[in-house]
Amino acid sequence: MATTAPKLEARGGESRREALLDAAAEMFAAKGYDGTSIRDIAGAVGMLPGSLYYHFKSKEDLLIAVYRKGVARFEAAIDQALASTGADPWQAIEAACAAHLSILLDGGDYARIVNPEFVRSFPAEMLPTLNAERDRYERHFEKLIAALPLAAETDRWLFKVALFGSLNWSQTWYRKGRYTPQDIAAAFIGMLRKQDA
Amino acid sequence: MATTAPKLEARGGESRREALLDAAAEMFAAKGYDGTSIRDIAGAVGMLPGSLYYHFKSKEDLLIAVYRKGVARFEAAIDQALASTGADPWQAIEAACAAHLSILLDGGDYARIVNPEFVRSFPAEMLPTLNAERDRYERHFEKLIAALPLAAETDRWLFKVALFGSLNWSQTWYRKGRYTPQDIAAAFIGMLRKQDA
DNA sequence: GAGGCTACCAAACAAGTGTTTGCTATGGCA
DNA sequence: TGCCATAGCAAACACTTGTTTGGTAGCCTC
Repeated sequence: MATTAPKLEARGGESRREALLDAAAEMFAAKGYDGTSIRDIAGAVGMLPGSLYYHFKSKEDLLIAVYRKGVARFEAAIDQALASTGADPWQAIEAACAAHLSILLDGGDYARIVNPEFVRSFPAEMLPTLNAERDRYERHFEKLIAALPLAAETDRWLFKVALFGSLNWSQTWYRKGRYTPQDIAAAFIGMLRKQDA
Repeated sequence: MATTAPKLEARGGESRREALLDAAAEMFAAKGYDGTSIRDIAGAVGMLPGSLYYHFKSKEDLLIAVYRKGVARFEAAIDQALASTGADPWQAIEAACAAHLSILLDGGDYARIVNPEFVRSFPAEMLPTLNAERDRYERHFEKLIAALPLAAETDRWLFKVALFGSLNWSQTWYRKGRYTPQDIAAAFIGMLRKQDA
């Protein structure tokens, strides 16, 4: 009965925009950007196609919003993982990998949008915008790798892309049950960690 | 002046079909399956859209033909690489990886189609057909990995997906010049090869 | 030189696309 | 009570899509 309550969302409000984002993420992940129509997305939340344009000014605009939310999830997960990790660099990167995998594999539909190979199907003119978001995220890993006591001849750039490849590829084969994200992270880091280091 | 020459391809013949395949591979790789129209492909070889249906009975049919050709290139490359390699299992898998990368990175547009993350954008009903082709190819690598003297605790399945991930991810970052496929293969295998094995 | 096959053109079809426009019911605020 | 922003409906617009259909020039064979 509070009279000062911000009474927005009477019949919809901000939550409707969120519902559209969720529906878009789900359908983009399932059928791709081109394979999903404005009518599909609007219909999923019981809305007519034209009404969606009250919340987003274009289909691309909607995609960018979904993508941003996806990247934000990854960043939040790794921030949290690193906050509760000791100083050992191998332990730190394993924790970061586990966090990355847990979002990638069990993080819902938003996470699937962020995959660069997925992004390739988007309109070309928006690639710079999207890639900038992702590059910033990858820099977290570059820092972690810089701190590793690797053999002198190891190329740290190739180390990074090798690790990232292994991690992101897991989207291709992962099925719930057999391995946990932690299992996979531990195994991958274990393989890359020379016994004598 | 040979009178017995197989005079096909007078105005087109089999070479026209091949030209369509090339154009389709190029445009699928560049703009995706949905992003490429029949009109684009036909136009690229100076043909009207309807005429394409003389050579292929549908757009999906065309895609399958391109995909098959892509897989065949990978198989031919690794067959050849393994034929000229000694018995050392590490050397063998490094050669296979280098062959895989050379096709993936410098093998033209056909190779890009084979990427599973790319395939995800295709019509769902054709995935079984395409995946069967690819699984057969991956089995070559499983055999090579089975022969490796890995540490007892190493999960060879995870080893395979880690390696495949690193290899295929290179499509995302590779630019001509800095590294050769052989460089990358050697570096990746070097990282995965424990010093004491 | 008549028939038939190859390879293609020309034109349309039905369906689906992203987007725009004009309008309207609802609730909060002065 | 009147006003105004919110949130959405209803209907269309202009365009692109994969595909089909009927026709036809050129070559090969008999």
